[in-house]
Amino acid sequence: MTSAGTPAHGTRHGRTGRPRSAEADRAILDATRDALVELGWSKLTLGDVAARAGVAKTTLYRRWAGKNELVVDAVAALFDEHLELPDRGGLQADVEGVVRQFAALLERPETKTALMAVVAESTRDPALRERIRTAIVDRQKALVLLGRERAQARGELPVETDPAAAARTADLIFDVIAGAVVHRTLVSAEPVDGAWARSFAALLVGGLTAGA
Amino acid sequence: MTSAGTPAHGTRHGRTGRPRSAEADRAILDATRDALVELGWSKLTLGDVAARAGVAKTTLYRRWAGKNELVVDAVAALFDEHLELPDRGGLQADVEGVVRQFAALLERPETKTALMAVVAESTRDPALRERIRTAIVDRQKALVLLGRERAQARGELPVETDPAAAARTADLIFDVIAGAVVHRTLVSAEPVDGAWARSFAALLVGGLTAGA
Amino acid sequence: MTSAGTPAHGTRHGRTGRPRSAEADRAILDATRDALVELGWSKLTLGDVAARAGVAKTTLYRRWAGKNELVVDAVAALFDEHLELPDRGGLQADVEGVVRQFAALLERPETKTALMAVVAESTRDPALRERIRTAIVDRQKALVLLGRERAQARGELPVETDPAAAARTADLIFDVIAGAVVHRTLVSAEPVDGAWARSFAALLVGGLTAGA
Amino acid sequence: MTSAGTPAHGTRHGRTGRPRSAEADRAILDATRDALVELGWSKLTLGDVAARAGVAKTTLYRRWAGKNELVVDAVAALFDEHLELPDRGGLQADVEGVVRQFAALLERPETKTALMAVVAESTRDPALRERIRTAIVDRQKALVLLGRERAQARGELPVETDPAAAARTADLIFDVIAGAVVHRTLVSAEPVDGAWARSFAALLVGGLTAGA
DNA sequence: TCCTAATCGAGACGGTACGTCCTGTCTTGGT
DNA sequence: ACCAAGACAGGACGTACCGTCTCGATTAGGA
Repeated sequence: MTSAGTPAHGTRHGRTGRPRSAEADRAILDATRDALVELGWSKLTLGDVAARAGVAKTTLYRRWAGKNELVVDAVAALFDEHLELPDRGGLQADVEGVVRQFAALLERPETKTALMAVVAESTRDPALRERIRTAIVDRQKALVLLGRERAQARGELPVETDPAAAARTADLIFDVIAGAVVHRTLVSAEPVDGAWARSFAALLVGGLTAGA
Repeated sequence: MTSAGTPAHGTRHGRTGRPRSAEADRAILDATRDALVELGWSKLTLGDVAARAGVAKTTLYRRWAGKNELVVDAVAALFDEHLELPDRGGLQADVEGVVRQFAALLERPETKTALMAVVAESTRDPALRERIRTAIVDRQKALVLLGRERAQARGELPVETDPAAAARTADLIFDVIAGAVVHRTLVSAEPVDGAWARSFAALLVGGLTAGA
Repeated sequence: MTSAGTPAHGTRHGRTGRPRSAEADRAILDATRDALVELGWSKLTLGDVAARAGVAKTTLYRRWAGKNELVVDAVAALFDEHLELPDRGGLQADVEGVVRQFAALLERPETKTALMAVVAESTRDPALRERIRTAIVDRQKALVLLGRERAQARGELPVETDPAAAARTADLIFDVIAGAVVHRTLVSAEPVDGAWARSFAALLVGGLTAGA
Repeated sequence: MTSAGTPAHGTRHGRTGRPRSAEADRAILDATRDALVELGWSKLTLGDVAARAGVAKTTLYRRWAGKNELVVDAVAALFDEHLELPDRGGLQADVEGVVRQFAALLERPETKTALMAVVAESTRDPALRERIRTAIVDRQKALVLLGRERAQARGELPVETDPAAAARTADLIFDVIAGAVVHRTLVSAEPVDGAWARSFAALLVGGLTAGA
C-alpha cells in the first residue's frame, strides 16, 4: 500500500502565516491510537489525546472536526500500512490471505473498539460515512478486486463482461468477506484462526464456482 | 418469537413496599426507541429519555445500569417481535427470507444507529457482550439453526453427525449471513433489496452444496 | 446592621426536589473573598472559586449568573456586617466616623480590588448596577441619612421641608463622602488616616453650615 | 493642554532596521476607543483591536504590554485633548467649570467603562497605577492647582505658606472634587447637570472659606 | 547598490478559562 | 418500598482569548 500518512486537511488555506506543524499531526494520531488501546472509544477524550500528544486542544480542533474524524484518520493509517495481497497462487489461498489480513487488523485493540463505533456514528453523518469509505473501506475493497482479477487471469473465475453486473458481484463478495470477518470478530467475539479462514474460504469459493 | 418484553432485572429484592410500576418500564423503552430515532445513539441522553417517559432519572437507573444496557433492551424488544421464519419450501427461499428479515430490522433507524454502537462498546465489556448475545444474537441464530434443520429434513443439506463440527458450521453460516447483511446495510450503506438477497442466497446455497 | 447574609436568589422555584444547600452558599462566598484576596479581581476564576469551596461549578452557576453577581454578593456581606453608626455626639465626629468606616472597608484587599471592577462592569449592565445599589450603596447611604437626622435633631443642620430638595441634598452629601473616600483610597492610593478624616470632615461640615 | 499624543514607548532600541509605523499607533488607539464604545472594557479583546486597526497582534504587543496599558493610553489621549480651565472670574465658577469638564469626560462611553476598570486593576499593579497617575490623574490635578492659584490671587482663598500643608490641602480638594464627580457619574449613575454642579461648588467653596 | 536588521501581515502554537451539558448519586416530600 | 423533582460532585465539551512563535515580505539606513 502506498500514499497518505496524514491525509489532506485541504491544501494550505493561505500562503502566509506560520505553517502547521507536521509533527503535531503525527503526535496526535499516535496519541489517539494509544488512547484507544488504553481507554477504548467511549472513554477517549480529545483533551486527553491533546495532552498525550503534548499539543493544545485548539491545535487538535484546528485539524479535525471531532472525535469521529480524528479516530477515522488514526485507524485509517493502520489500514494504509498493513494491507497488501501477495499472490498465493490460487483463489482459495488468496481468500484465506485477505481474510486473515482483515482479521489481524480488526483484532488490534485500536480498531476493535473504534471501527464499529465510527460506523455507528456514520449512520447519521453522510460526510463521516464518505470519509470512512475513502480512508478505510475502499482500501479493503481494492484487495478484493485484485484477488478477483487474479482468479480470472488464472481461469478460476469467469470473466464478467457486463460492467454493472461485475460491480454488483464485486460488492456482494466484498460485503460477504468483510461482513463475515467483522461479525466473527466483533459480534461473535471468536478468533479468526486458520481453520475458520479455511472453512470460510471454502464456502465462498464453492459458492462462486458453483454456478459455473 | 415469544417471551420477555421487559426481561428480568433481578427478581424483587424485598417483598414489602410499593411495587415497581410496570408501565414505567414500557414507557422508558418506548421513549428510548423514540429518542434513538430522533437523536441517534451518541446524542441520546438518559435524562432526556427519562423526561420523555415522564419518569424520574432515578427510576431509570434503578432498572438499568446505563445507556448501553437500556438500549440493548430497547432494541432487543424489536428483534423479539419481528423475527420469525415461515417455511418457504426450500433452502434458497428460506435464506432469502431470513436475510430480508435481518435487513428489515437493521434498516430501522433505531437499530441502525444503536446496534453497532453497543457492539463497539461490548468489545471492552464482557457483561454487555453477553447481554447482547442472549438478547439479540441468539434470537437471530435460532432462525439459522431452524433453517438448517428444515433443509436437512428436506434433504437439501447433509446431516452432520459430529456435534462440534455441526456447531462450527452453524456459527460460520450465521457469521456469513448476519455479517453480510450488516456490512451491506451499515458499511456499504446500500439497501438489501430482492435482487441482492437472491444473489447472496444463491452464493451461500451454492457454497453449502458445492462440497456434496 | 441587620438582615440578609445570603440575599435571596428568588424564593424556592418549586416546592419539590432536593433543596439547595445553604452551606454551599456560605462556602462559595467565603471562597470568593479568599480568592479575591489572593488573586485579585481579574485573576479570579469561577472554576477556582468552586474548587476552593469544595463545590461543583454547576452549583455555583445555578445560584449566580456570573463573576460580577457573585462578587457583588460576596463583598456585600462585608458591608452588611461592618457598617454601623454609633452616635458620637456631634456632626463632625459622626462624619469622621462614617468616613473611617467606609475607608476601613475599602482598604480591605477583597473590596479594594473588587468594588471598582464591578462598578466598571455596571456601566454596561443596568441589572448589575441595581444589584450593587441595593446590596451595597444603599446600605452606605442609610448611614448618611441617619447622620443627617441626628444632626438635625441636635440642631446642627437645618430641617429641610421640601422632600425633593432634602433628597437632592442627601444624594449630594453621599456622593461627596463616598466619592472622596473612594478616590483617596483607590485612585490617589493614600491611606485615610485620622488627620485626613478630620480635615475632610471639617471641610464638609463647614460647607454644610456655611449657608446657614 | 499640550504634549504627548502617543507617549514614548522607549526610544529606538537599535538604530538600524525598519522603523515603527507611526500610523499604526494612531490606528490602534482609535480602534481601542471604538471598541470600548461598542463592547465595553470586559468584552474588549486585543485581537479584535488589532483587526479593527488593520494591524497584526504582534505589532500591538510590541508597543503595549497588555490591555491595561493600551486602554490607559487610549483614554489618556482624551484627557489630553479635552481638559483646560478658562478663567471664569471666581472660585465658585471655576469649580463648576472643572466639575463639568470632569463629568463630560466621564460620561463618554469610552471613559465610563474603562476608567474604573483600570483603576481596579491598578490596585494590584503599582506600575499601572503610576501610569494612570502620570497619564490621567496628574492632568486633572493640574487644573485644581491652577484654580487654587487663581483663587488665591483673587483673594478668595488664603495663601498657605507651609508647602507640606499646601500639598495636603490640594490633595484633599482634588479627592473631593474628582471623587464626587466619579461617584455621582458611575456609582449613583446620575447626570452631572448645572444644578448639581452649582450645589456641589457651593458646598465646596463654603467649606473652603468657612474656616477663614 | 547591496546588506543588514528590525519591522510588517498572517496565522499557528501551548495554555487557561469559559459556560454548558451529561452522568450517576443524593436528598427532599409525597403515595 | 416506591415515586417525581431536582440539587449535587465530577468531568468533558467545544469556543474564545491570551501572549508567543514562526513564516515570508517590506522597508529603511549604512556600507
